[in-house]
Amino acid sequence: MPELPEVETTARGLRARIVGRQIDDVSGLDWPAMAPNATADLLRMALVGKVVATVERRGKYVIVGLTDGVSLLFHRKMTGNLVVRSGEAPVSRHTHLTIAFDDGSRLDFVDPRKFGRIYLFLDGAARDAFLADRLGPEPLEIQRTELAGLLTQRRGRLKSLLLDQRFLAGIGNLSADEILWESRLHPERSADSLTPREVGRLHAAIQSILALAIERRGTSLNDYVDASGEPGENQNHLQAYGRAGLPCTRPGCGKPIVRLLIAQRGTWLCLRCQKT
DNA sequence: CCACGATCCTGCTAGC
DNA sequence: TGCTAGCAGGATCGTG
Repeated sequence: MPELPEVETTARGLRARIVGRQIDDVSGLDWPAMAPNATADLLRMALVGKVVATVERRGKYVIVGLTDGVSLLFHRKMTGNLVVRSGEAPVSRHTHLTIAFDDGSRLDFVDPRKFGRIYLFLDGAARDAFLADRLGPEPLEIQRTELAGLLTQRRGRLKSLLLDQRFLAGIGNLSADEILWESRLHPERSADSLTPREVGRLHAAIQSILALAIERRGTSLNDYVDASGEPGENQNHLQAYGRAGLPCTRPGCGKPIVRLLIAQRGTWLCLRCQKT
């Protein structure tokens, strides 16, 4: 499932491959619900002839910035992928949008589950308002004191809070479990109960878990591949997520990781290292 | 403010 | 082996 590290890896890959390309054609939108604020015709009219100026990430959104202030946002939810292919490559199953470029390459939005979403914005202000409405600070940019301040204003459980995109943008179920394991905090701890020392551990874990996952080009457990169609390697470094029954790797521990249902999400943790 | 349940989808898996 | 039921999960919305 694409979370911040996967989206960041994809954005970097896209930046290297499509910035400067002019859009020749937009086609293949076969599921109208995927484009809540546009239609196939609207996308074609707005995008054909535009040149890709920037590719950015905000939270779990990929933002393709085009000439004349137009931008295209992608949210991949669980199973979506953005892959650049050569024009001759066959269009794979579950491709729901294809953007053809002037150099013969194309960008495919592939999503078996059709949860992914595509948004078109004709000006930067509308796009920024859309994002500001949904997303809190970037977890890799937030300072420890700022995080501490936000935490004292909340009484919810840490797991719910980390999954709340308005609290911090980009953390998903996998990152949340890894961050909580790394910081030795129980997912059901209430946010305003953390000591300054614990806030420090949480802040450090947010930074290190996400930065390392980006270095490893994301986690490929199921569907995720990068902009070139290549898997990441962070799946080989997980300490909690998906490891039910396997021993906790913290030196001197070794207690089996358990899976609980917390905030309606599968949650993996070590009950010895992460006390309530 | 916070929790919970339903919704959207399809591929995979567990169980018969 | 073949079938089916049920689960997974990000974001959003409605309800308590």
